[in-house]
Amino acid sequence: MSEEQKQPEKQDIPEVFLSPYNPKEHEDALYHMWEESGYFNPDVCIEKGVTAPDAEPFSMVLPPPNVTGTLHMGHAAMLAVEDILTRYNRMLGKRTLWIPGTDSAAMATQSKVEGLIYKEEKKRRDEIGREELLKRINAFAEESKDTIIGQTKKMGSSLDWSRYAFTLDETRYNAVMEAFVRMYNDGLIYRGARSVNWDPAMQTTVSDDEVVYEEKNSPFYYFKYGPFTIGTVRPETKFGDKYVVMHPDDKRYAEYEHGQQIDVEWINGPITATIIKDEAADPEMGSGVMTITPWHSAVDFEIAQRHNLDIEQVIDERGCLMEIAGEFAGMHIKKARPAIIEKMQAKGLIEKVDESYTHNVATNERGGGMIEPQIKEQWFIAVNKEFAMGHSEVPGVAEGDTVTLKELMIKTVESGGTEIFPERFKRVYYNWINNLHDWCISRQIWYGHRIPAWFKNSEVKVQVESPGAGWEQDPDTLDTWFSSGLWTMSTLGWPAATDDFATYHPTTVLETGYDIIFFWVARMILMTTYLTGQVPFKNVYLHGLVRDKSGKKMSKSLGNVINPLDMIEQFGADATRLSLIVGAAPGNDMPLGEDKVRAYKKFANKIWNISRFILTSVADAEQSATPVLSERDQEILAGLARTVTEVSAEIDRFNLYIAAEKSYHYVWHELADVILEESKDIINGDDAAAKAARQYVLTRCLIDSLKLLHPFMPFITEAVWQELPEEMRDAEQLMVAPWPVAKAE
RNA sequence: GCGCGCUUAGCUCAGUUGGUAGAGCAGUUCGUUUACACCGAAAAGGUCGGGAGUUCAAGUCUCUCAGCGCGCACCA
Repeated sequence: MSEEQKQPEKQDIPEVFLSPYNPKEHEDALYHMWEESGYFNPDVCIEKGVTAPDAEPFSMVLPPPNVTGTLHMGHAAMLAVEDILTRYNRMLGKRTLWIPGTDSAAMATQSKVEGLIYKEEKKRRDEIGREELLKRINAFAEESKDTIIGQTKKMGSSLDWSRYAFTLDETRYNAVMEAFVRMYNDGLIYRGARSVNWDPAMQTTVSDDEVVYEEKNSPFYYFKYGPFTIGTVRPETKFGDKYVVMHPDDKRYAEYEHGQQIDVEWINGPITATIIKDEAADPEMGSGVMTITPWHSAVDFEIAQRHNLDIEQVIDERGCLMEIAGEFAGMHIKKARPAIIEKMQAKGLIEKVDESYTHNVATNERGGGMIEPQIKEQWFIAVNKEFAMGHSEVPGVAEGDTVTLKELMIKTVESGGTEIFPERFKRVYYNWINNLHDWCISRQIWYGHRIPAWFKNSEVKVQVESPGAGWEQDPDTLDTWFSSGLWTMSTLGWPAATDDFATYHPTTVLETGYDIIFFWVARMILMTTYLTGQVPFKNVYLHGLVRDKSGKKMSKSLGNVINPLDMIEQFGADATRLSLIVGAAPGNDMPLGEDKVRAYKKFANKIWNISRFILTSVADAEQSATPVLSERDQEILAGLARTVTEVSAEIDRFNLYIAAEKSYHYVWHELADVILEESKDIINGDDAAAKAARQYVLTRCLIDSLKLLHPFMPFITEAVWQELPEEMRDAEQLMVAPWPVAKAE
């Protein structure tokens, strides 16, 4: 076959189709086109007439990535899922809003920047000063933010950038202040001395959820304590132990009475110990006797409170021993431990040492060190305090009902006001709430929202502006999750009564990873139901974690991290997205290997070639009235309609993995392998009527397949759409084209 | 300790209300120069972790055993 023979046919279709699909040539330009059009913004869609002004709203917030770093595969998966939901609903004609933002992640960010500064300048927090440190953190956050936004766009995310929000910007600041002051005035925020998780390295408190336990092997010491034997891994806390606790029913110690005093020889000499009978002592454990250190243990603190015992601090905020330690005072606990053991050994107070003891050491997940419980004056949210519910749209809760925040959180889900998918996470959610203690919300770091509380001598005032001369603002800042808890509201302008809030709140769905159900989902429900009487979202869709090919967690130390940008660079954003969707059942972790991404790149190319083939085949079609369809033609259209119906139903049920697979299967193994193959004879045949009919059918198949695939693979489908002849398209951009209507011929 | 999940083809996983198993990748055989080798066709491959029960019928429901993973709590 000669070159001349090929030429005429080729001219009928856009030249762009003549080489394999290359994502790099199209993606950035297409994203630019979408962004320029303004269609990410529902207001523009209404203005330009692609969305009805009174259409049903669909709204969702982007779980704001932390400004500490760059996007990873988990983010990419999240973006893929959310963009699919967004694009699908937009094509359905809904007023669709997906709001972008970033999170200050105060503790993690400050920790990171402090680390960088120390590395370069050997300077600590106090040497830099509050103002200067904040300046540096802000600069870091700003840069990180730009990186994240750039990466988010690479994924094709159809976010309305005109509504971009940052947790520390002015609107969000107003929301935080409003929430804090209101909760304080309603008695749901209080200041009190409690046992809190103190991080001596970061010099701040940490919430219960941010404490992670690491298993460690440490020697376990058995000490002589008068007539008793007590065990501990932490001898350095034991100086002030003057209460010895045993179970009231423990027969071994029946001879001792509650409140009885005995003299014992202890680390720094003789002391008088008091016997306490309390059920917290487990007779099965060791000798069944323990001494307590209430200042440095939440459990011991509770025992001490029950019996009204003295409480003494042993370790200071920096992790050094205090006066009570006598000759060891001023030593850091790490150095003190061996010295103490040496002395105990010399005094003959050590009975035995178990070297194979493993226990869990509490550490700060956000880049800090080992946790030392301390009693500290902090701000708390009272989760068990009853109050009268204000205005309420939460099902099952009426205005004026007496509730606690815990009950509100439970009822919101129980009543179906918020649905959780997959359902099994409801139980996880209830479980967590039932174990919930008052939430410590103050942090001793500088980055974040400063607490609107003012002190003058012993007086306290809670208000945003300074009450006047002589008043000092609380130097502490709020837990990041306090502001995150307001996110669905604050991104829509709350506390101002905005049109956005009226239209888009409650949001339709919250899509996020199951790992932050406690941190975030529960807290949004708490804050939003209390503050507005609305649920924050009607649905929660929880996705799993992206793991490596063999199911291991991706981590730098294992070297198995796959960078989403690398995947986009090699295989395109569409292939990357699809690889993160197919096989990812809601709430299940998903393994990902490069092979999978590569496989979907082939699919992108397949779409490209299907488009080329159909466009070539229909190039000489006449724009006549609807042709007479054969039985087979009708069957093809019915199959197409069935696929549309099924895929739509699966997306509605959040079964994106099934929807994606069905679309994929239809396009490749039905449209391409069967329909296109059998059409070759008809298109090249002599029966003009049959040919016209098949041309009509193929056009329909192409248009609807592109629409069907668009939410999943927005770039390639839009690229093809832009090459279609004008008369074939029913919208300027596929992004805002109407979702196919399933209709039988 | 409490709770949740997983165990299905060599690998990674699907399998909606119970009707004797599917996909992708890998592998086998064959084919293919005009939509696409980033292709097509065909074949192969599983007693659905073990055991018991309910049922006409169980991967699917119940109980039980085993292994793996995760969350929470405890940790003197």
